[in-house]
Amino acid sequence: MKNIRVRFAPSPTGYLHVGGLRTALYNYLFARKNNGKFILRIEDTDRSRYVEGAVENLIASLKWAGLTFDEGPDVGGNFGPYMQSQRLETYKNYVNELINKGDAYYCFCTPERLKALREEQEKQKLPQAKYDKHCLSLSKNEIEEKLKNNISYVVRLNVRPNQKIIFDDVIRERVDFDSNNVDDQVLIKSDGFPTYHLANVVDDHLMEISHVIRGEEWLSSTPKHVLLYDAFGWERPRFAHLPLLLNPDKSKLSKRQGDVAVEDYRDKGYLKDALINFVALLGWNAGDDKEFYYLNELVNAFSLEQVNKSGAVFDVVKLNSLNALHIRNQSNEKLLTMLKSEIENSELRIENYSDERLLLIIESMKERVSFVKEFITECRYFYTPPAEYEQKSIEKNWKSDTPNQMKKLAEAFSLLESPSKEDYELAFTKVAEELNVGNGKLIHPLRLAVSGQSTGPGMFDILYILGKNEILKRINSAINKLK
RNA sequence: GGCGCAUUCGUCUAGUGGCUUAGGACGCCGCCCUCUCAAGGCGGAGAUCACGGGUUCGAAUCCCGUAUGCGCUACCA
Repeated sequence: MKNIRVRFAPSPTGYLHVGGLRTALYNYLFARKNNGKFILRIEDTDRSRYVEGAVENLIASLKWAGLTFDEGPDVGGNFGPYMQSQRLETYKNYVNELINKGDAYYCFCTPERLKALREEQEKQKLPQAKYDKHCLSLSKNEIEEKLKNNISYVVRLNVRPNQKIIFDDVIRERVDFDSNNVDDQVLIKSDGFPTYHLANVVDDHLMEISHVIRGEEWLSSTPKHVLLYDAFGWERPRFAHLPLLLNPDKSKLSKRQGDVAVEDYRDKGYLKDALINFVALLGWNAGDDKEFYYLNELVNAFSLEQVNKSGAVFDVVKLNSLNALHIRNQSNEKLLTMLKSEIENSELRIENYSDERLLLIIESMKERVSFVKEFITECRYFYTPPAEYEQKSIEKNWKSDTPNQMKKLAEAFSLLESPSKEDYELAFTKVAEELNVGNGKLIHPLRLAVSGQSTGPGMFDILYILGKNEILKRINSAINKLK
């Protein structure tokens, strides 16, 4: 088998789409699995869609996700340049070859004529709107004349009628088209830039791409690409068209129905491991029940043959659960780093929490959170005293004899000398016995007094983490505030 | 409209002719554990495998048709 070389070829429209991330991931996995090369190529042939900083952003998102490429605009390689806007001469040379062979031709038709043509075809209810090959019949002299007079032109692919265009797709197997349904696609635009169709074929060939792994939206234009490979006499790469990522209403995943940019998910607190894991499973499965993967495990397990054919709804609820799973499997040290940066970005940044303290919070909350920021939002009481108390819990747990009981607890705690978690528990049980009440009777109001909430880690963990002074203060202020 | 692709629980999926009373995960419900909430364990509801025809002793799995959905139909990618 020849060398495996695959590419991710996004156009720089501003950000990395999660669908693009999935495409990039599958390319990456396929390359790594087969000891191949993973190449980034920027398809910036549409000058009207140029966005400042988009390429840098794209690369940053890919790096964040951990998808490193072997060749690309910022890492170089032997097949560059990797920006299509820097390869204009190449495309021009190749298209000239096509013109000489009669597989492409100059077209001087104005946009107005094209528009009129389309409208006319529509009115006649022709099965499909296609260019009418009007300029194909121009004589050599006519063409030279127009060229000399600087008349604006494009170059079109000369599609021969009545041909079967058949190609194999790794995922969809055999696909066939009738050339009568293929339009004489523009190859070079009037601004001298190539269209995607020409540029991707020329580049994939020159960059020795072995497998074209891309979204299903390209399936319909693949016959044009196949025709180009054949016209040049080049070997066709293997094609693999990936199923689309869908909105909940099953339309193609779009901005209108939620976040689509990788950076949005990053900013919302999704772990890269979770996003990668999730997106990998949208359209691929190893054939077993395993659903928890790290990137390196995906490399081993992945195969193009196991990719599904139908689109997959991007379900954030499942992403959330995967994020929680990945947090639970993350080391406390890594979580600490993330929590600290979360604190830096909050109004808590002026406080100074020791790593030991934060580590204890992480340990106690790890199985209760889905996002790193919940190490703060779900347990604010670890950072600041409760500003208010959960009403429902007051009604349920704060009875007329509660203040007295709390006083007793506070007294008992105050006698403890740098207490451990167990010391608190011992002292607590003793008080409960003396008062002749069940543990639960005391624990719930204590929890309320200390945290203001009714949910959270074990009571004695909370006491230990907060420390003696703090809990004594809180018990007292609860007694005052809750009468 | 034309062309193409697809179609298994709400969602992601397993399944490649007999192992399937269609398995798992998320979500939902219940029970256990328990100081609460989670986590964990156990269990439940949830898919006549889009529909209709074939082929076969036997089909979710193969073939044909229909329906539906989606994609493409630009001098955008």
